[in-house]
Amino acid sequence: MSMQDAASGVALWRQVADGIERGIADGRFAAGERLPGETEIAETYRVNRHTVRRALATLAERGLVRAERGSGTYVEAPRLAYPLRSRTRFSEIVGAGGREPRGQLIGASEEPATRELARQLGLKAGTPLVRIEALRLADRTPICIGTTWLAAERFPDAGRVYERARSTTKLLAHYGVRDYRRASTRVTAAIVDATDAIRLDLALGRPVLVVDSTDVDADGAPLLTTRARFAAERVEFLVENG
Amino acid sequence: MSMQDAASGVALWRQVADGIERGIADGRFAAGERLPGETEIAETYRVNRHTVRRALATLAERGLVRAERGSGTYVEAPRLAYPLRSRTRFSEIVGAGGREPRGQLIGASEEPATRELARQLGLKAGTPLVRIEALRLADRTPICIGTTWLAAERFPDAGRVYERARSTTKLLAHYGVRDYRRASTRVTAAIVDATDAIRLDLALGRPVLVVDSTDVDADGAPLLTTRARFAAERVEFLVENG
DNA sequence: TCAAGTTGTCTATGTTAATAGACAACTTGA
DNA sequence: TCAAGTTGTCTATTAACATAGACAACTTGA
Repeated sequence: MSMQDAASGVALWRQVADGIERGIADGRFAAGERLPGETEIAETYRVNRHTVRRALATLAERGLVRAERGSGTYVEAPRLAYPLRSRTRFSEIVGAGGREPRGQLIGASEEPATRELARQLGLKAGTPLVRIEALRLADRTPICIGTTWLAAERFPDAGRVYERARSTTKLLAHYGVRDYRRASTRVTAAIVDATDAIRLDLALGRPVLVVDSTDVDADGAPLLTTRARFAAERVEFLVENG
Repeated sequence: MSMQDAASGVALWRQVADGIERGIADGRFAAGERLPGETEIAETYRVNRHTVRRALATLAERGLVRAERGSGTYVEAPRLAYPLRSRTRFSEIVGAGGREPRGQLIGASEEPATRELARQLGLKAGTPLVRIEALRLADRTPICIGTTWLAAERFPDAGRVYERARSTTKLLAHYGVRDYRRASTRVTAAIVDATDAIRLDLALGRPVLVVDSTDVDADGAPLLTTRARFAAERVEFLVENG
């Protein structure tokens, strides 16, 4: 780093890469379009051309752009529209975008409910819960990692069931839950942590949307609560206003 | 950087600082509590004590923690609950949290509507718009920066009006709009850009929640559209599910 | 009072980030 | 065909990051 870097702890090449990525995300650089030349980018960011090259190299590695020698660097990507409503189903949302939804079990375990989890599920603290960690993809692109907690008594062996079903909707159906809906949703953002970064195929330091939600059955009784981390650069939440 | 840094473009001290901040944000370190010692933190992050010291120094500078020589380092902070519903008023939300809402005009200008803005406001592309850039605070803490567009014909001089009113609700009231509601809300996250970072008093590389919203009057006619950037570490959105 | 544990400060050294300049290899349009 | 503009690769130098070790200054509880 140097000069104009106000000791941010973020390398210049990374700032440039983020800037270009933002440009792609918000449409200033459309898919298929040619980016400005390396020299021009270097000028706009007031940075050395080598620094720009490093930024572009990381974007190319992540498949966001593609460099063509002698010609220029071209854009590759879009973003998944993800409505947050009462009826929220990952598979339906992804399917609606013409993409293939997939779920992949990372791990399942049993653990007692903390005070917070118990409150959300309407149980007593210490009640045994099943904790399921799952990765969700659209085609082959990782979208989010969700940690889900369910009461172990009502949903015994939920981990193994999810492994086969690969879908929350199907998991619940297996236990006779025909319908369910979103009771509460909290959204904030954070920086991806190291393990999530690997599974989401996300560079360290990228933002994630953190969604805490609780689903209830038709009678309003809590079924499960989830903390999901979405790769911010791949989704856009749509909030429905009633 | 070195060793365990997988060329992330984010300095180790910054990663440690983010980790601790996350710990504070999600309650692992409660306000007033003492953090683990510098040596212990260094061990958990597998990093030199000097690197931890740098991380703590930046957190201290931002007022998140306070170091006491010979004793330890202590936590200072909380987070604003921000409901996203049909009736969304910054002033009411902040006031409900027992804090003083403030608005501060950054700048106002006129510009023609892009296709996208025109669509959201139900106007023709090229229609003159007033663009207002404003910073919103709770007590003295910057919460978000919002860029708002309104039709120049219906809201002439809106910039100057906002400057005096310091509130969107009051601005609309000035033009005879008694009631309005949120018609659409889209949420995603990004990394703060350099200019926003300064105004939000946010370190470079921190995440922001980006909210695109459109407000309509009682008859459903679009009044204004806004793109707001919230300091993610200072707010938590609550999504109401109807 | 004192020992153990804490933050604060100093020196030293190797690694990575960023700049600078030059030129090769290639594409495109005049 | 050729000139202008592009990406790719090399060498060299300076600033920032990170590690290592030692010790001072201070707080706390036994």
